[in-house]
Amino acid sequence: MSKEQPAWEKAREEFVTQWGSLGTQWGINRTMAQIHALLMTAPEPMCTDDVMEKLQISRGNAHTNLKDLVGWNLVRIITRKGDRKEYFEAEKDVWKIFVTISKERKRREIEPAIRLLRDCAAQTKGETSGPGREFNQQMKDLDEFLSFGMKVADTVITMKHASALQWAMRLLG
Amino acid sequence: MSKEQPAWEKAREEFVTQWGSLGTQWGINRTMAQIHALLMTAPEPMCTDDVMEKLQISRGNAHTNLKDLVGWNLVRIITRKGDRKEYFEAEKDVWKIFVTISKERKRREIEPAIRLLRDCAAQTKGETSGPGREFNQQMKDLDEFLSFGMKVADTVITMKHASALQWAMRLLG
DNA sequence: CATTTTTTCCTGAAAATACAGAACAAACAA
DNA sequence: TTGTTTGTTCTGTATTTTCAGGAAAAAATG
Repeated sequence: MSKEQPAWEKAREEFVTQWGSLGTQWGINRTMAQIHALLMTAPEPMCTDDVMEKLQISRGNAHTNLKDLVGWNLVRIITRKGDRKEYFEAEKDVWKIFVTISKERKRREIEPAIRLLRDCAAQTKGETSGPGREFNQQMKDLDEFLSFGMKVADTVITMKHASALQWAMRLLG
Repeated sequence: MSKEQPAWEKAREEFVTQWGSLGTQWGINRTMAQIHALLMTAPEPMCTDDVMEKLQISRGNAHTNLKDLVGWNLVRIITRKGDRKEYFEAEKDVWKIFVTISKERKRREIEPAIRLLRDCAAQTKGETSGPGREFNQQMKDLDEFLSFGMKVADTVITMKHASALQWAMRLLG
């Protein structure tokens, strides 16, 4: 492939490919995870062609996943004066990455679950005994737990990194 | 299909199918999520044939996913005297479910990521300036964040539910 | 306007995953 | 032993997801 690579690029390539594999294990598409890893470790914003070349993927694939990452707020678009291309830059601050991912997962994964639980609880509000009552209680328990957890999460992710750190230290100490 | 259904079974069926769909969104196989939902709302432990019939799935599929759930420690096997069948019962306590899932995800998803980050950091330990240095720092930042987060998580998941609740209330209040 | 560059969408192929159904194995009964 | 019940694994098929490559659209330039 490419000759004359700086030493750190070797490690970077391992990071990118391996992060991609890990991604698939947590339900994220491999290419998206790889692009994210690539951008997180990019000294400069990269354009679509850069990404295509580095990962050896098609334009369509690169484009879709870049835009998906933008949709996740993990990547932003940079435009340069006198250059019509779009460049992409990933958030590198770990705390901000954490907050962004938490918010998105809450919105996409937890809130629909809570809606379902509430719906099922409402449908069985009348049950006063037996299995129906237990079902209703189980729905309410799950709802309460998730809702409370979300409140806690909201509190944490609206904190500044330093405050969160301080708070966590107190828990550990 | 089945005639004469208790009212709550209607809600239960919605819960099971919808929980299955949600499952696929967070990277869990639909059948596994459905079986989990079914068992979480089962008044009695169920055997493989019960699950097959309720979900209209094959024996192989039911069996594999039941055993996977057992592997996740979310479901346990019950045997009854004078009955060779295995029955399956899901943990219903939300706090215990949370603790179990957290432990497994930590082991399967976070720890491999930390190993990768440390490896990549070690490979670039020598970099003292420029992009190499930044890459090394990024790996260390991510490692530090995840490792610290895991410590916090460990502390929380080894707490009793009541203690965790009290602690969370203090954060919110 | 036409031309070029860049972005977006679409189609079909390939790969990965999930699944049914059957084959197989083990445990027990008669 | 043989048959029966339950549990496990395997094989092929169907579904879903991912992706390349090209067409189409949009935007910028002259």
